[in-house]
Amino acid sequence: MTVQPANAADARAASALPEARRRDATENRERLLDAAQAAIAEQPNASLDSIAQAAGLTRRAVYGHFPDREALVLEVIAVGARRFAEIAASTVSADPRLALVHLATGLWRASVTVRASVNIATNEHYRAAAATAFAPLREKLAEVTRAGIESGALRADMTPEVLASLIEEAAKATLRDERITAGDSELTAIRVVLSIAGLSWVEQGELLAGLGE
Amino acid sequence: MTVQPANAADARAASALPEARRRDATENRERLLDAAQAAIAEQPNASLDSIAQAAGLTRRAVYGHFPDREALVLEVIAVGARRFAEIAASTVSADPRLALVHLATGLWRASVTVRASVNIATNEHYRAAAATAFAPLREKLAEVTRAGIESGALRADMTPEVLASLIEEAAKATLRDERITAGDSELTAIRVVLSIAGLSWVEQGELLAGLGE
DNA sequence: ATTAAGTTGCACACCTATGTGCAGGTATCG
DNA sequence: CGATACCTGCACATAGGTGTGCAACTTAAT
Repeated sequence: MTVQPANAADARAASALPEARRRDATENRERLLDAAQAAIAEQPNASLDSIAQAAGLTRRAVYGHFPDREALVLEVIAVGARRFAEIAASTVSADPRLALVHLATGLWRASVTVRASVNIATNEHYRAAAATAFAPLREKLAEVTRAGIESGALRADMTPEVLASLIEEAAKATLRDERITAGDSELTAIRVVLSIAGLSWVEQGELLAGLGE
Repeated sequence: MTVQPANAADARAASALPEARRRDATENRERLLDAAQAAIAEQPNASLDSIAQAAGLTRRAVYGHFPDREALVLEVIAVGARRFAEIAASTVSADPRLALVHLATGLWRASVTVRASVNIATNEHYRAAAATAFAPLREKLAEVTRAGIESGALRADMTPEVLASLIEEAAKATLRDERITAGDSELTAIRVVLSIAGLSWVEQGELLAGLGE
C-alpha cells in the first residue's frame, strides 16, 4: 500500500488533478509559478522558501501545489515552452530577415521567461527538459537560416546550423545582460540578431526603416 | 589566542605563505586549480570532492592548500584575471577592427578560463570578484569601441558603452556554446565579434583576407 | 636514513535546503 | 451556516556539502 497524505492539498499535488480547485488556490498556484520564474531568472538556485515568500505563501504550502521542487521547476519550463511555441508559430518566414526581427521582438517581450529557462538549463539535471522548451524556436530558426542562406538574404560564410546556434546564443546573452535590458530599447536585441545574421549596421537601419512605414 | 592547526599543510593554507613547499605539493596545488577551473567551467556548483578527485587528491587534502572553498574559487578567478590582463595588454588598437580580432582570438584560446569565470559570476556572492577579472578586458574594449565609433570604423547606431557590453556578452556566449567550441574554428568567434561590431559578413571576409598575406 | 611535509581515512559537528506529519486556524463554496 | 479545501506553524527526519581534529601512512628533501 502507498502512503496517503492526510492533507487534501498535498494529495492533489501528488496526483496532479487540475479539477475543482478553490479560486484562491488556483491564484496561488499562478503566483507560485510567477514567483518561481522571476526568482530563477535572477538566481538559478533560488530556494523554495524564497519563492514561496515572494508568492506570499509558506514553504509548506508549496507542497499543496507541487509534489516537490522538481515538479515546480518543470512546470516553469513547461510554461516557458508554451510561450516560446507561440512565438515560433506566429513567425512567418517570407523574408528571413523579417522573420528574425519578429523572433527577436517576441523573445524580448518574454525576456524574463527566457532568462529563467536559460538559468534552469545551467543545471545539468534539467538541461534536457529545458532544451525541449526551446525546441520549437530552434526548429523555426533552423528553417529561417536554411532558407535565408539559400536565398542569399543571410550570410553565406557558415552553415545554417552554426548560424542558428549563434543567433540563439547571442539573443539569449543580450536578454541576460542587465546593462542592455535595463534600457528601454528592444531595438538593440533586434540589431544583435541581425548583426549575427550577417547584415551590416547600415543594412539593418535600412531594413528597420522600411518597417516604420 | 588563535586556533593553530596541528597539520603543517593546513597551517600553510590558512596563512597562505608561498615559500619553501615540497615539489609535489606545488604540483598538486596547480592540479587543484586546473581541476577547479575545468569543473567549474562545466558546473558552477562543482563540489570540492569532485574537484579534489579530478586532481587526484582527497577532499581533505584540499584544505592543505586553501583555507576554504571560497579561497580556491577566488584563486581561480585571480588566475583568470592574470590571463585576461595579458590578452588585454597585448592588444594594440591601431585599427579598432583588428583590435577586436586580436581580442577574440585571445579569448578563444582562453575559452576554458572564460567559461569558468562566467560560471563563477552566476553566483551572486562572487559577482564582484569575477567582474574584477574581466575589468582589464572591459577597459580595453571600451577604449576600442570609443575610438572605433569615433573614427567610423565601427557601427554608429549605439553608444560605445552599449556596444562594448554587447560584444563582451556575445563573445562569452559563443565560447560557452558547445556546438561552436566543439568545432575547430576560432574564426567563428572572430566573426561573431565583428558582426556585433557592425560589419557585414562580406566586409568581415575582406578584413580577414587581408590578414592572411 | 632521518626528519618533516604532505596525504589519507575516518570521525564528527555544522549548515542549508528539502520533504513530511500533524494540529489548529482561515477562507471558499454550497 | 456547515463542510471542507487550503494555509500556517511547528517539529522532525533526511540529504549533500563544508570545515576540522587526529592518527597513521607516504613521499620529498637534506
